[in-house]
Amino acid sequence: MEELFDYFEQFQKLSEIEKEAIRTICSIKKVDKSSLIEEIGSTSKTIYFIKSGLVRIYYYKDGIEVTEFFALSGNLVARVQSLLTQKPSAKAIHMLEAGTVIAINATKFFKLFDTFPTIERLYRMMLEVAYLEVVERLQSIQFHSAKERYAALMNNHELIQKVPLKFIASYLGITQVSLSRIRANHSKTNPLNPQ
Amino acid sequence: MEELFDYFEQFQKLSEIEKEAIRTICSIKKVDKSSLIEEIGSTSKTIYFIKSGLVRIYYYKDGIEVTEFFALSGNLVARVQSLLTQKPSAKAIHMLEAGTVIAINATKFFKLFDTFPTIERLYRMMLEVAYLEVVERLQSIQFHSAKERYAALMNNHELIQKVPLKFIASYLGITQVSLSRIRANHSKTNPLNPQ
DNA sequence: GGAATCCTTTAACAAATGATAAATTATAGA
DNA sequence: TCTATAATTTATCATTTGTTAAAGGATTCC
Repeated sequence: MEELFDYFEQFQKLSEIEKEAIRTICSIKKVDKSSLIEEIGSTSKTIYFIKSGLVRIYYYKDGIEVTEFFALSGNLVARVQSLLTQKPSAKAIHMLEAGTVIAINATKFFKLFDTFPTIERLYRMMLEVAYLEVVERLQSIQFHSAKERYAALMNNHELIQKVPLKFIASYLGITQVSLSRIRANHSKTNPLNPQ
Repeated sequence: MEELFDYFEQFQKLSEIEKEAIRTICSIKKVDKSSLIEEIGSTSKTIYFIKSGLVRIYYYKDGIEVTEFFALSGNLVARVQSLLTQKPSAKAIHMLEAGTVIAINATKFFKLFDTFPTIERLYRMMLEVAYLEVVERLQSIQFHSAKERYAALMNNHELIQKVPLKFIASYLGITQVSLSRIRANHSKTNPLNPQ
């Protein structure tokens, strides 16, 4: 659990009482490679912290699988839309690598806000950062070419090395064929970059 | 000020004391058509509620003006990235139509959180909705063609009627020429729609 | 180790969008 | 109202990305 609190305390210092309140609504789970920790159609009631492993969120658009999000270990992942609206989610959370997650009961977590304003503040601050990240990504996708987006993602070495290309393509908003073409061109002009 | 509280109370009921605390950090401003209520380069310290008028946020990408956001009367507008990071903003807030805005001192507003957890909750809930809206927009831009995005925007009649097309093009992530082409095609197949 | 399956690349062509320039239409000010 | 300016459309060509199909590599599982 300590990794989770280290993560939280990047945003907001917590008292021992607050930490204990959070501990009681968490459980630790081992998850196999390729398993789904949340399935399409269910309503989300959980926020996950990735202790180890690699995760993606995906959904289907016109019958084609689309990867929306990746999370490396040391980060949170949740199907936020479903969590906030309490409607069934069109998305699934998929383990790309086996690992361990901390499952936070979101319903109970939200209830803690009434007793511990500091926990609501923590959540608020994480939400602010998440908001800024989506705005960044929106701008990247709206005003950069696929080639530029791929070049930017190349800087995230861990992701590029661990994630199959077919998942990266839809994350970048392009087809797999198009990504292959970009990579072929890219390594012509940048022979030192990974193939 | 009452419109502002009506807006807030869609999210969170406020006590008279809380409202009074908010009133003391607000001021009402009349703004001319075409004026900038916030200029590029300044650091944002204000959240605006549009009592009347029409507003956009824009910035420059590679020397080309890009419209990021429109706000109709009855909504909030802020340069959120600058507000949250307290760094100078690359964006400006531009009145497309004359009107009246309520300027909320954001620094003081954030300070109210320590005294009034309800106000922090109000802010948190507005942030949640804003987050969901950006995620929606990201998906729309990532997985719909320019034609589809234009068709969707057509349903927002007020915006389409009041906003010059040159501002709409970059909002949709396309050039003005491309928007013209889409419109020409669109009215061929939909002769009843506005030209 | 071999067969089956999955992942990635390549090729050829189609469709969408960008860039530039010019023509047309609308708007605002004198 | 007339003129200057701004906004929008149209035309042409270049570039990017999508679509489909096939081939080549890699991986998994028996």
